[in-house]
Amino acid sequence: MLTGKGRVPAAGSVAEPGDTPERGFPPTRPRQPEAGSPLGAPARNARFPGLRWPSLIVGLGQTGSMRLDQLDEQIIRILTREGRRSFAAIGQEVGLSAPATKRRVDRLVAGGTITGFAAQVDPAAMGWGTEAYIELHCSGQPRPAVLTTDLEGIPEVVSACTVTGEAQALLRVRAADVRHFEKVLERLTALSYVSHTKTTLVLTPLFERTGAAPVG
Amino acid sequence: MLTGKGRVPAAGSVAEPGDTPERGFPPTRPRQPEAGSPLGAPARNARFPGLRWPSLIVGLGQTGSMRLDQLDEQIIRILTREGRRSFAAIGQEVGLSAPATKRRVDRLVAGGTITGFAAQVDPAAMGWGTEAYIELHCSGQPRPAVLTTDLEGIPEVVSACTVTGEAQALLRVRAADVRHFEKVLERLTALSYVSHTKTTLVLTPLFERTGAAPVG
DNA sequence: GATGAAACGAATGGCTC
DNA sequence: GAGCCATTCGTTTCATC
Repeated sequence: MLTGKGRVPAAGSVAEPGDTPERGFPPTRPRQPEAGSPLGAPARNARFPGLRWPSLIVGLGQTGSMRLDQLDEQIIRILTREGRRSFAAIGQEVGLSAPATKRRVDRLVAGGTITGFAAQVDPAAMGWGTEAYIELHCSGQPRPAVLTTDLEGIPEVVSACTVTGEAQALLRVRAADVRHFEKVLERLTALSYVSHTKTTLVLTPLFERTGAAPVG
Repeated sequence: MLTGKGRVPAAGSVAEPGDTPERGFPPTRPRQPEAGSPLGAPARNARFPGLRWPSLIVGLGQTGSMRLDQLDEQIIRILTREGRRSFAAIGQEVGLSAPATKRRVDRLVAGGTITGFAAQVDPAAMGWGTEAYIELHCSGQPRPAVLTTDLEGIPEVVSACTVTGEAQALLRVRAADVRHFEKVLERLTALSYVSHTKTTLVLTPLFERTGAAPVG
């Protein structure tokens, strides 16, 4: 299913009509600005200006450093939008055999560049009517590890990060309705280090880009 | 690959150790609170209190109304964390044959509940060093459609929504570095209806939950 | 709707270059 | 690293209940 190139048009290809090469997959590094764009970005790798290939050198990932060449980036771009596409179909597009493509994907997964594969779900269809961002104002500076543990325990908290500014953390929360949302707020303010919160309700979700949503 | 049940432990199973049934997949509707949880939620479907099966009735999705039963929810929960898992393996877990599982997934995709499948990428490994939330303060109230068009044209804008409060929109932005980020800011303030912006820089991303990230 | 059988195609491991 | 080949396994269709 969803594996053949054009068999099931549904899955990953859902949001594709009209895609420009850039859309839906923010550039790995500052790229050439589109024609007429005010966003003038460095032409090449900012860290290794003379470098063309590999275009990216990173020292992250679980198993150590990881080089990404253009084929890797192409593969990632495809998988980012069509996570269930077959290796044969991916390989055909990037000019690789299916086994070679698989080996690269395996390497990307093992190296931590690809952190997983996930189905994207329409929150409204799942019964999530209420979405909000919550600023957590804390007494003192709670350790990130503590925040992670506490907040991950609240399933309605979809994402969380520590931030600059007056608040210590910014949370994204999904709830079924306002009443449900209020319960989440109560649970957050019950945390010992939380002095108060500030909620910004989402009115209209405009869009959400895949390929830039890390897990964990 | 990643299709067999335990063949490639990498992909979707990356973030699974210690998973509780609830973790990583916010409840479809308010569920029974965990033991000792202050989050007391309605026991059943809030909209159809007496209803047990189907547990959810929604009037959304592209092709019309969509019923989700418990098997659907189970399948979605699995695909949300292991987007490349095979139908055979999913079916085995939920007690369905592979063809039956595939039909359900196809129906969920066609109905808009599942909006797509995507690889999750580590932003740091992709060269994204800088992440921020940007409040867009506008003169007047720009129409959501206009905002969507304008903001989708900026690849660094990962997600956007209109919100309550003083700002009109809240954006999540990823950039390679601060210099790159500044270019994005310039591009945003160049929009005719934007009067000013307020940036909140992300210090430490704590976690990001899959299964609640809609596309489009 | 689910099941079971069968044909097809994809994934994967070994081998060679 | 890549491609090729062979095997295993998943997908998909069709007939059937």
